[in-house]
Amino acid sequence: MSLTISTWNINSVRLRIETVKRFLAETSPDVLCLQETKSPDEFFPLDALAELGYRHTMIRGMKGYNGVAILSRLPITASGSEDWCGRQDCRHVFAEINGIEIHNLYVPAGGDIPDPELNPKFAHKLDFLKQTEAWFRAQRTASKPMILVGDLNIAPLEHDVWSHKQLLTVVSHTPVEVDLLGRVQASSDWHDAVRHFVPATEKLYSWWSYRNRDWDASDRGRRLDHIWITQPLVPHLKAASIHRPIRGWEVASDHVPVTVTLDV
DNA sequence: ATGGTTGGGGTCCAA
Repeated sequence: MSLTISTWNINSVRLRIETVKRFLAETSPDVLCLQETKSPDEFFPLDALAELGYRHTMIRGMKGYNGVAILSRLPITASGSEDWCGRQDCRHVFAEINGIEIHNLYVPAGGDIPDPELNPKFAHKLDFLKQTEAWFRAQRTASKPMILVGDLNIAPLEHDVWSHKQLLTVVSHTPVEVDLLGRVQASSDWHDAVRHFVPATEKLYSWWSYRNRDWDASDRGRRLDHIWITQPLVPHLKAASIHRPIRGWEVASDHVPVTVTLDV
């Protein structure tokens, strides 16, 4: 049997619930992880998802900003969340499904100025990454079957951005962030499940700004959304994909879903 | 160097 998991920064789940339903109908992953749901839990459209078979949920939202959710067709046997940086800003949940612990993260975007002295949002982003790294080092072992997904708001590789040279000083691709993301990746010996199938020399994006006249033609994308797995799951990797055409759907998010399939 | 667009909540902030 196989396990398919998708991650998607939906940029308001209430505004885009029809888009979510279309994606689930077409792709039918076993688990969908969302970020930037922008919905308090009491207003989350759970009924529409239950109708499609996603009856097991772990959601954590707030008014207006952030918010993460795990929606599953398979039972959730354990769940929880962490508050890195102590802000209660709804950037992490986890759920155990089929004996695999799935972590869903929304890393702070970090503002515009890549200097923690001048920009508190960038300082928050760096602190969040440091605390995430420390948490996995202290609380989990790399031998545990785990999946980490989410909008990590960092494009680590040269070909995860449209122009490595031009983006070296742009928040999401600066060396200090990429270095810290590498430390998070080392914390549980995480393996990039998407680059597993796509050579590092090939351009690969999951996000295109709203601020381009024609996102498809200019193609100035970045790979901000990721799926990582721990080593015990690596031999079980079957496929990975980034759903680029969804960026062109009506009322599109600026991010598209990323999907990985494992045999379990 | 600048500005471009979108969402949410409310006449501006975050991305």
